This record gives sequence, structure tokens and C-alpha cells, in this order.
Amino acid sequence: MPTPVLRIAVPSPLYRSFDYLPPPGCDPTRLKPGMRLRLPFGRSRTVGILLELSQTPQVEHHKLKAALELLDDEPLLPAELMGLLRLVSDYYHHPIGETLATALPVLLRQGSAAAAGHRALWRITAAGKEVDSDILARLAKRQADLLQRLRASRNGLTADQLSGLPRNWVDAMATLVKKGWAEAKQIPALEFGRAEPESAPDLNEAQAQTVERIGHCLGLFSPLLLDGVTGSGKTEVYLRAITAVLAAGRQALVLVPEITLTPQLVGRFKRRFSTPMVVLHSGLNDRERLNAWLLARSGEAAIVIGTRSAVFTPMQSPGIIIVDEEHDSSFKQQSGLRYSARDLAVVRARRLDIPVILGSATPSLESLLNVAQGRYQHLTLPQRAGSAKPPHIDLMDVRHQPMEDQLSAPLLRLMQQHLDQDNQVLLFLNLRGFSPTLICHECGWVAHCRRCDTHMTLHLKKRQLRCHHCGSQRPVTQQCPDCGSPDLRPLGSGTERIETALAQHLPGIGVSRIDRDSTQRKGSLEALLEEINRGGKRILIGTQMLAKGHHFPDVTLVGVLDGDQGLFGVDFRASERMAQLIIQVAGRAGRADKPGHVVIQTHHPDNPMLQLLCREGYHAYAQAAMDERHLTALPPYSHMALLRAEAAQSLQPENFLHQAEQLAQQLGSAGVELYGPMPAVMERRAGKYRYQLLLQAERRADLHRLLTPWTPQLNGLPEARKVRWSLDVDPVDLI
DNA sequence: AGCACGCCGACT
DNA sequence: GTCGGCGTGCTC
Repeated sequence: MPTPVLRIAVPSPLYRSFDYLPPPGCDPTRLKPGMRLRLPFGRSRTVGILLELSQTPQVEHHKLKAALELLDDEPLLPAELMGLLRLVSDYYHHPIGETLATALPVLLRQGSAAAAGHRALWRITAAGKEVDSDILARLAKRQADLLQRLRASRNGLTADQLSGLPRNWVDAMATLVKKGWAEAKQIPALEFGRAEPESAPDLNEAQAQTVERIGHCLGLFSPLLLDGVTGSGKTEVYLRAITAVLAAGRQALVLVPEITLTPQLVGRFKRRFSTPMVVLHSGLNDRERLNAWLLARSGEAAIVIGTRSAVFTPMQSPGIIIVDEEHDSSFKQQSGLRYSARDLAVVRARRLDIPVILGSATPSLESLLNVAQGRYQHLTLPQRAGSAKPPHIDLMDVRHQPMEDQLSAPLLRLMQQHLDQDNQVLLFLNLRGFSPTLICHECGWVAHCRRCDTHMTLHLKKRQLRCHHCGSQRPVTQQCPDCGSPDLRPLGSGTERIETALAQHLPGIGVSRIDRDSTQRKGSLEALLEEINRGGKRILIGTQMLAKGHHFPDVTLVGVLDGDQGLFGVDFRASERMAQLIIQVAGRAGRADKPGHVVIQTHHPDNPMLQLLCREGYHAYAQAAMDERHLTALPPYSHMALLRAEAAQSLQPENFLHQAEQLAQQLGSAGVELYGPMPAVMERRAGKYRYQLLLQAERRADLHRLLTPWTPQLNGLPEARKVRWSLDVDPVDLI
């Protein structure tokens, strides 16, 4: 048999693969798709992934170079994932090399060995146990302390457990090891649950039925929409489903939105399962991420919990995929390979022939349409667990009402009533900072960002003006830069201002502000939540961070301060998002003996969509929103792709998109409408001018028939070099 | 993307 | 006389 050529995906923005000869001295029969090779590429070196072996090179034989080195003994990515990623590359029209690179941990991308690192576990030695109290008393304080801790721990201590110690323990530990009192052992970097897990609580009728139906789906591709109101016990259903999967000797993959992946959630899994698990979160360093990835691949980790990129985790024997809060837009990657982890979870489950559960109290219209068309099974949990009643939602007409700092007089009265009964109040406002901007009362000057088409947000405590879009900041000036007047006033309200205002309106009541600014330091969110759950009179004010995951049993009143926000969004999904947010926030409140009350401040109490949402709930709203999308032929009743371009000069992106549009017309765009080029909603951002071209088709096939030849040719357009462009298939926001 | 080659302005 | 600006071409 002649020497085969290796078809290799190289990490570059090129829409093709490259052919190589096997590395010198390498037996070609060892080569399997999914293995990495070190390659000469142009004038430098890179790491590529073998796609396939072929007998017919794409170029003349003399142009072929030999690969330098085979980096893996077995495929890094199993055939299942290689197949998925080739599909991903085709569907999102993204170069194969970059697609594969996106799926790999950084260290593997760079050529590190695919060997699981271990972590040190320190244990006391026999000699260490015999150190008597005399010696101990004369020992350096840090060493003595460490020795005591090692004695007290039954199974030894890991760096993780020691990291909580004040000051550096590393040197003291080294001394103990040198003295022969302690020893280090290398163990896999797994998280272990409790040795004796908690027993599962009893299920209510709906939960029991749901768990039973999921049980029938194991081992079969079954997309399931788990549609359960907040507090109906979705997590318990996940835990039961995972229990069944583990019992069958298979692994579970759990995807959650970034913000939900908290120590609380992981803690709940650890209490329930003694099985080893890995958690893939943004706080991991490269080595930790690689370890977790490899432990999932080897099957040592039975449960894999992670955010969107975890959808690409290789697994030995996957048995179920769970996507919690499936409506959450953080499942869509917003740069590079713009994939939807939720959609890919379903694709991967189909290829693996396993069930996939999409859970939400406020399902996306996409998923609801899939249910309506019979593609997904609909599992519903209509009741709150226990006897907790759903909260009442009322619209509060704030027209003509006295209003200070976004707080209307009737809302303040209502808050007072709830606080008088020793309950807590939650206020929701999706804007952090003190006020959206600073205005000069003399001449009307407003603080603008120098790099974006937007104003700066005032952060009064930090005495800064900050741009929430590009991150730039500058100190607050004392005088108007235009007219010199000292009369600069905050305009509008953010969470920081509400926090300050509440101290005046309702003095003596504790206020906890929860937003990105107040929870920046590690552990500060946990500290705030703990303070709140200790109970007593308290007001919580926060942004959408408040809407996710946490439950506040003592909250009986929820105030949505700006209910009109979703009504005038530039994006056709703005109202859907606002509805989901309102229902999610509403779900934070109340318990069995304390039903929640939700009021939404609005200037448009007659808005039919708002009324529907409040009177009849999310599903009635969703049905109406769906009918509207149907009439207007918007997603999910049509399919979109968005070509974005940006550059330092405004003409270049526009010109590029014009050329792209012409190219599309040459290629034939039957069945596809092209809109644009048009400036992005914020035309200039971080110093770049941004334009976009929207492609819309009723049938997905029509859209992709155009995208397939079009996308690879875009880099050949004359203006392409002058802009940064990206294609977004199934964009979630059009901004 | 990276990297090198190539042809025109302000410096020792 | 050179150092270096970013336009252009290429990567098996």
C-alpha cells in the first residue's frame, strides 16, 4: 500500500485543510483521525489535527511537506466529536482548523501532552503522628499549625483545602516533608462528592411522572423540553435522571449559564453524589481545565458540569445531556466560532443516541416551536414544590405619579407595608452604576464616551465615569468641560442611586445591592446572599444577576422598576427577553406560607403583551409572541445569518458589505432576503465603526446554499483586508 | 491569523 | 545613505 497523505486541520482562518506526508519514521497505520501532529506551516510551526488519511493529495506531490511529529498515541477527540465538529464547521461556516481549536483546551492547542496532571495530597506520616507536644510547642507556628491540621484530617489535604490558610503554607509544608513528618501523594484532580450522599427527597406527582418518562428515554435520542415554573423542582428531576444514567454506568453532561455556575449548585451535586465529577468554569487555569477535560474523556469523571464550551467535552460513555435555563442567551458564543451550546447539545445527543433535557421556566420560542411541531417532547412541572403558590403579578401605572429615583410613591407605600411585616423586598433594575449619565444643567452637555456612540455611566462612589460598552473610564469632572459650570447633575437612575435613595426614603432598613460592581471580589456574592438569608427587614436591589439561580424565601414583594424597557427594544427579541427576565425575577420570591407579590412599574399599562404576561403568565405571552413572529416571518419561523464588519474608518465596513452583497447576488441568493448594509445600533464602539448585512430565509436550506460558497470567498474581496468581519449564524441579538 | 517580501518617507 | 511604514501574497 502506498504512503497515504494526511489531511490536516490547521488552526488558521483559512477555509480549507492541508495535506502532509507522515512524520519521518512514523508507521502510517498508527495514524487515526483526531490525533495531533506538529507541523511546519509557512515559515513557522503549528499543531494540527488529523482529519483523515487520503490517497489523493489536493496539491502536486512535490509541494507536500512531512509532518514533524505525532503528538498523540490515541485520538484526542473521539470519532463522535470529530464528526460533530466537522458538522459545526459546516453549519456555522467557520474554518475547520479554528473550529477544532475552539473545542480544545489551550494547552492541547499548543501541543502539550494529553496526560492528566495530578494534584498533590499531603498526608501525615507515622513519624509525624509521633511528634510529641514538647517538640510541637517549640516548632515554628506555621509548621505546628499545619501538622495539627494534617493530623486532624482523615484522608489528607489538597492544595485546594489548604489555600484558605492565612499566609503561605507551601514553605512550611516543604519543611514538614523534609523532616519526614508529612508526605505528598499524587491523585487525579477530581472533585469528590460526599462519601455518604444525602438521600433524595420525595417527588411530587408531576416530578415522579416526569422522572419516569425520562427513564424510558435512556439510551435513545430524545429531546425533552422540561418546562417547569420556578420552584417546581427541575433540579431534582435532573438529579434523578443523572442517578439513573450513573446506575447504567454512563456519564452525565450538565450545561448551565455562566452566572448559574455557583458554588451552591456544585455543592448540591456534591451532597447528592459520591461519584467523582469535574466542573469546567471560567475560574480554572489552563492546567486545571486540561485535567478536567482529560478526566471527562477517560470516564474517571462521571459527571461533567460546565458552561457553554463544555458542550465539546469528550466523554467515554455519555448517557445524558442536560441544558439548564435553556432560554439563556449566554449559551450563544458571541465571538469567534459563534455557536449555540444549547443547539449543539441537541445535535450531539442525536449523534450519540441519548436523551437531552432542555430545562426552563421560561422556554425560548425556538424550543416551544420545536414542541409544537412534535420534534421535542414536552415535560411540564406546573406546581411549585410543596404548597408554595405562584406569585401575583400586577402592572403599576406610574403615569402622573410622583416619582423619585425610579421609585413611585405607590411602590414606596407598598414596600413599607411588606417591610412592616418583617418581610424582604426585591427591586430589579437592569442598569448598574449611579446614573446612566451626567448632564450639565447650564448648557446641556452630557458625558460621552470618546470611543463609542454612547454616554458614560456615572459611578458616584468610585467618582468615575465609565463606558459600559468599551470599559473606558475617567474621573468625574467638577465642571462642565464645555461651559465651565459646576452644576453637573446625574440624569436617570442605576442600582447605585436606588441604593442611596432608599436610605432616605426608608431609613433604617438594610439594603443589599447585587450587581457586577458589588460582587466583583471573589466570595462577595456569597457573603451578600448569606446576609440576606439571615432574614429580617431588608431591601435587595440588583440587576439581572438577581434573576438567576438564587432563591430568597423571605422576599414577599418584587418591584420591577423599569417595566417599559423591553417594549421599545431595537431587537425583535427584546420583548421575549424582558418577559423571561420578569418571570425569572418574579420566581425569586415567596414560599409556602408567604406568597409573593410582583409589581411592574410601567408607563404603558395598556400594552397588550405586558397585560397578557401579567394576567395569564409566560405561556400565554409566549403563544402571542409566537403568533406575531409567524405573521412577521421572524425567527423561529425564519432563519437568519448576520455578516458583521468593523474598522477604524466608517467607509470600509460599509464598502466591504456592499461587495459581499454583490458577491451573494452573483452566487444566486434565491430564497434569501438581504437587508443592508446598515450601521449597527451603536455605530461606533471601542473606536470602531460597525456595519452589518442581514440575511434572512424562510427555509434554512436556502440560507445555507448561499452561505456555503459565499463565506469562503469573502476574504478574497478587495475590502476584506481593511476590516474585521465575522459571520453569525442564528444570531441571538442583532445589535 | 502570522509571516515575509517589497517599495517609499524621516533619521544617524 | 539606512530603519521602518503597512500593502500584498502565501501557507500543503
